[in-house]
Amino acid sequence: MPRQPRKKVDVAPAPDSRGSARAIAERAGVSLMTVSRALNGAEGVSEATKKRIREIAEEIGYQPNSAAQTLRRGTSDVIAMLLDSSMGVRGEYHSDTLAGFEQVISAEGYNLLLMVPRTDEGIRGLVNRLVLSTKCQAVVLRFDSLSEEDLESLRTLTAPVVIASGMPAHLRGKDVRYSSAFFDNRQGVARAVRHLVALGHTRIAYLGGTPGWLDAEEREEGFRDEMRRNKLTVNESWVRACDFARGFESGSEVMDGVLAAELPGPTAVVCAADQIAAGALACARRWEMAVPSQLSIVGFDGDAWGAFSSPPLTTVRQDGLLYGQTLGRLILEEIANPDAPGRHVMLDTPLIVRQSTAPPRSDAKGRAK
Amino acid sequence: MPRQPRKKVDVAPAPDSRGSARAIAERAGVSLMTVSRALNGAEGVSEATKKRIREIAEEIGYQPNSAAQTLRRGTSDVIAMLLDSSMGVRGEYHSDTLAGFEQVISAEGYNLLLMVPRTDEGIRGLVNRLVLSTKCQAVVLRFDSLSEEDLESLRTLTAPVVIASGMPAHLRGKDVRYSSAFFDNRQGVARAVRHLVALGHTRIAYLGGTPGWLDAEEREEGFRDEMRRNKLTVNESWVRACDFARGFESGSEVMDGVLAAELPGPTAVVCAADQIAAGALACARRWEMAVPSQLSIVGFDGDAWGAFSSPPLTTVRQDGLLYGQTLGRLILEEIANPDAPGRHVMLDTPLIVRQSTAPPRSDAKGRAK
DNA sequence: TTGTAAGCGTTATCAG
DNA sequence: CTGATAACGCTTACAA
Repeated sequence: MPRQPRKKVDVAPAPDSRGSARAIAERAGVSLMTVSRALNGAEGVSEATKKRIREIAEEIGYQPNSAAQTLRRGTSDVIAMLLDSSMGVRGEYHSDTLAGFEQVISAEGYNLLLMVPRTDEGIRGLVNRLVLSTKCQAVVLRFDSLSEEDLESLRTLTAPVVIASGMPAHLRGKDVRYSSAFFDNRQGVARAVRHLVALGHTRIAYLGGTPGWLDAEEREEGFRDEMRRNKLTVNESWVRACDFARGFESGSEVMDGVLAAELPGPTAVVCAADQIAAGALACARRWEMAVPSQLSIVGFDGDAWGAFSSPPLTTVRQDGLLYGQTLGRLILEEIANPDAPGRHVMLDTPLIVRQSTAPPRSDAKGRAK
Repeated sequence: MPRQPRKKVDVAPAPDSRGSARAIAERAGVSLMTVSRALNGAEGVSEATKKRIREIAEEIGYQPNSAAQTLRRGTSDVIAMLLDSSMGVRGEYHSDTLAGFEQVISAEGYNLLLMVPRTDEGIRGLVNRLVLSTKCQAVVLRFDSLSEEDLESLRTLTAPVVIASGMPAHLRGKDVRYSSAFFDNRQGVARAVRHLVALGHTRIAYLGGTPGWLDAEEREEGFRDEMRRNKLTVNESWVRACDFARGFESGSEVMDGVLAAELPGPTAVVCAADQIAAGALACARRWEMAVPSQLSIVGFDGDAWGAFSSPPLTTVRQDGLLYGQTLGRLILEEIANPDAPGRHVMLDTPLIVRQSTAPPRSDAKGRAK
């Protein structure tokens, strides 16, 4: 007896043809193509059939299989965001950035794929794998610092890339193939210094961020430059690095070291992050130094809590939401116009003056002991 | 002259066969299937060919096209997280949750698709569309509140679902088809109340969250229950709702109203969020009431800044990172075992006692003015 | 205006 | 152990 012809040659993976475009075609008595055209709003389909097809689609709750679309079209509606694991999504500023970004790209119909790669693979390989495998339309890179090699290696990439990070000085003006957005770190810190100078401070300390991070380096440069511009000497024992990841603790510890250095101590301190400033504040309390009368403190970030700390914190604002939106717009531009030269957007860092800064005490005593 | 046979019948979408499995097959002189088997670690391929194929794959930087895999396999390696737009990703707690979740699922090789739907479509339709279109393996729903209908409608869904939200009382013990994780809101607030009672407070106010949010409702219930349990009367003019979205401002405004009510005023206030507590703190400062000596304040969330506010805030801790990790584990369990009954994990909400709470002043004056 | 055929890159099935 | 073939659901090119 001859083998019966199998009805299903292939035990398909959950043959969801219940909701396929073909199902619609059969119901409507038209070809598959007509359905595709009707649903994609292509021309060449009579209004009548178009309407009928749409109704049926609605009725059976048709939803195109995006894997099939991606496979066929060679590209998807996904935009990926790669986050350095040391940066991550945690904290107010980062989450604001994420929110702003999502908001902008989803308004254009894109979906957000969020990744925190944990390999020690190079950026280039990472992005390449991602693009190859997901066929995502674009990638945003959110890293604390990128080497020149990393950036150079991105030139041959097929997908648009936006860098969310300051631009290394040595790449200024080079013909890079990506766009980027970053805050004016130098100017922000410079504003803080000018503010303190205007209040009459001359002995100013600086608590920096994680060594090696671009933001940290730019802020410190901003501090040194502005001090020089004001003809103030930088006391090296008052310039110390902290750790962004544990801002409060490290700010508190490091500030201890600064206050323990020679007398007279500083009358003001500029911090590379609000959390670090909070640590400095706690430290000042331990030393029983009044803020701002005995010690002025300036932060960096503009975290919401700074408005209700005690005293409310004078700080340099970095608007995370705006940043995310800017990244979103840049990536959409890159997608729309991949061959245009990259745009590099520098965002403003205004100083928010609150109550943690004041003129130094006239007796210049500096600190109790 | 007969038309020349076209070499390319189809102008394929960027025919990236350069990096396809077929390219490897040709190079290795084996069939496509052998490549597929070798790369997927399937048995039935000699070690020798397996090795050779892997080397070639490595060499040409082969990366499987995940759209093709998804299409063929009928499922993808994506887990989607749906966020209510009113909740969003902003703020420390939410971003911690996201970080914890990403961490757990990416360790198992899943990718995170983050969506903030902005339609007024029902949950059910939303999830359905998402699953149908992306073939994602599972969905996490992060909404402030879900109606019974919403939850009921999820029963017929094909993909595992985890709800990140308290479980409505009316669904307790019902046979639901999803898992969930939530904090013990009632117990958390009860701890706060007990702490205040132990200190000697009897006149306790309550600043709640956004009306309608499940978390807000549970916390208020917890407050009322624990007051009753301690035989304390709840003064209705001291129980007021605030707005989670603008915690600081609304906390500050609403506290004004409480303090403006009849004398003697409250000696303590429990707040449904740290931000609200911060607002209350600012308000107390305006009224020149010392915290904690004239007014004790308890928050809810355990935001990091609470440790260095002035005074440091006594609060009920909700560990966002742990929460995210828990959600991740639940979803992985659901994927591994879709038919198991849903698990419902309640996380602890410990009280962190700091310096914003103290015994009430013995003169029971309550407030100056 | 509509239909036919082919193929995107992968994997399951069955035959060698 | 290996290979040929069909199919996942969709869209492009071309023919009718």
